[in-house]
Amino acid sequence: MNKKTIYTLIAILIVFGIYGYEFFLKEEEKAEVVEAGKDVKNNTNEYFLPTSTTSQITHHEGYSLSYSEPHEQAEWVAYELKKSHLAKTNFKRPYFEIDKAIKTGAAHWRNYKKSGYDRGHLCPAGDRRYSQFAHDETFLTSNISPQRHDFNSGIWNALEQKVRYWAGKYDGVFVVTGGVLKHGLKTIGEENVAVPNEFYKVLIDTNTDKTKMIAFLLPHKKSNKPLYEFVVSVDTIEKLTGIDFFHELDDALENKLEASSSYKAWSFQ
DNA sequence: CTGACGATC
DNA sequence: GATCGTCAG
Repeated sequence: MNKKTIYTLIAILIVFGIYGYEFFLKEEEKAEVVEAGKDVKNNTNEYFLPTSTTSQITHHEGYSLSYSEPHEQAEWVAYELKKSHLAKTNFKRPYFEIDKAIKTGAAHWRNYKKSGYDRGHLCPAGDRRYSQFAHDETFLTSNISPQRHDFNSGIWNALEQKVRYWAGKYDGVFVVTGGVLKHGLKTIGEENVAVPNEFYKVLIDTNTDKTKMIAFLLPHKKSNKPLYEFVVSVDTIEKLTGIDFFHELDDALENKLEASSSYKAWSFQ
């Protein structure tokens, strides 16, 4: 056996060794890694995660969130809605489950029972229909806020459908959404889940030629007004919530885009 | 699409 | 408690 043959054999052993180790990692530790949130970038896009005012960011496969224990709900839920996520599958709605990843304990769905309020999704089930797992994962109590039914099924639903329309038109959007949480809100249930007076949604699109943003601030009530009447600047949402959105962007670009309340770059069809 | 709720085992 | 069917915005 000459030197060349030996080197070749060693190279083959190294390659197979690495592959075998990778394979072992994927099979044995993938679930754990996902659980720890280290794989979140593959599933959402951690580049765009906002800051947390509560220091309790949790990553799921289909979305990330920042949980506010005093309000027993998320202050924001963030996820990427890719064009490829848009699907027409119709999964059966599962039961809501307490999110065990929330260390301080997420609210029980019983708080909403006969409260007069919907369990309103923040990351909509309709945005996660590309797989049964992703769909069912939206039914965690860390992903819901108390919403009036005429709001949830009305203008909020219309906005969620508009987001899906934009995800298709602009090859995906990144979404951050939640209720405006503050002291003194009305609460429901034994755990005192706060009922927000406003809900917001902030979008960024980096998939088309020019990065663009749009933000909505909706009063928590039924409305028949057109959606564009609720457009505000991202700065407005930041001042209201204390959350810093898209802070990883170049400062000049971030400042310019977040100060704008123009919606001319977004098609309202 | 977004949901609640009563009947049933 | 889990499932199924019905109903409503």
